[in-house]
Amino acid sequence: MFSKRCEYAIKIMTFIAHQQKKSNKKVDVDAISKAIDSPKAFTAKILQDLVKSDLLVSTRGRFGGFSLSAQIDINLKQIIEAIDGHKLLEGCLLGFGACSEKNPCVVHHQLKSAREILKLKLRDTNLEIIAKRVNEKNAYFKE
Amino acid sequence: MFSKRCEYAIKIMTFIAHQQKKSNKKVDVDAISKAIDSPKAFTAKILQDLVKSDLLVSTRGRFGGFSLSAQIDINLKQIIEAIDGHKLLEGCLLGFGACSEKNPCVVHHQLKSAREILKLKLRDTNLEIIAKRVNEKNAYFKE
DNA sequence: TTAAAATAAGACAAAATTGTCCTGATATAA
DNA sequence: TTATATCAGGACAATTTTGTCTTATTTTAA
Ligand code: FES
Ligand code: FES
Repeated sequence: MFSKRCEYAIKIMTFIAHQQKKSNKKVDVDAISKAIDSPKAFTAKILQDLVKSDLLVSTRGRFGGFSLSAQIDINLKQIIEAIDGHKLLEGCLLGFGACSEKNPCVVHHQLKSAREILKLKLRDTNLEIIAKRVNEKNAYFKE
Repeated sequence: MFSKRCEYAIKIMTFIAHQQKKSNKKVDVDAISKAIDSPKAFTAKILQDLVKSDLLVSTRGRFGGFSLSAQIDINLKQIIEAIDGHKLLEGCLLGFGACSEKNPCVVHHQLKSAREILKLKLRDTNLEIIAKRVNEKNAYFKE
């Protein structure tokens, strides 16, 4: 469903949200990649993308790190689109140039509503909700 | 969402269903790859997988080709699982070894219902439904 | 001022996915 | 029997995605 980069991005964002709720300190790459069990250098690349998309703010130098740009009020849809673009949620599921009512692919009408619901769920899930689940030990960053 | 192979597989199956509804003749790779606009040799590979999964029956030699194994009563979920396996519909969305209630990833509870609905839609959509749409010029194999 | 701790960025490498080509096997019609 | 049209399958190639390494830059504390 999601690319590996997108999977990591979601974990990154939720982990930072969770950390900031506890201490409000910046979080560095090393702590992130350990917490979510991801390759460090690759994680750093994804962090750069999240900064470019304005979902994160980075601070260089000693005691630097990453923090949320809009404290907690960022949803999963924003994260997914920042990393994987609009293909998953707006593009044609069978690879047509564009998803359209005028030239629908063979699954268009059948899967339209399911994708709408997925989109709604993604939009309705912000970092606050997930950070809460993590605090309640009802969701985890790694196995 | 789906792999390229899976995208082609869906088009392949729906095209064969559509052709058989019209003429009940076997369909060959060349006709398929032209109709769905896919690379011929790659399409042949996917056809072999669909035969191995018992969704299609192949006939070698002159006037050979492919036909549905269970006339029309094959659904999208079967096709997707034949090609992409159980990862998309049953695996963890964030790459954990398994999707589980006991060790849920950070999106597990949030996206569970959306995925259930997707699964239902896929199971409820069989080739008959799509072939009908195609006949009514309400769905297409290529742009 | 210097050392240390952090991000930024580009080049490179490995792995997975997608796609091609060639040869062999099989069935049918003439 | 032979030519032809078809699927089967393996080796290979190209592309994309994932992941690594190295060096530069920035910031702060001592
Ligand atoms: S999903 Fe294919 S055209 Fe809309
Ligand atoms: S989707 Fe990740 S554990 Fe269920």
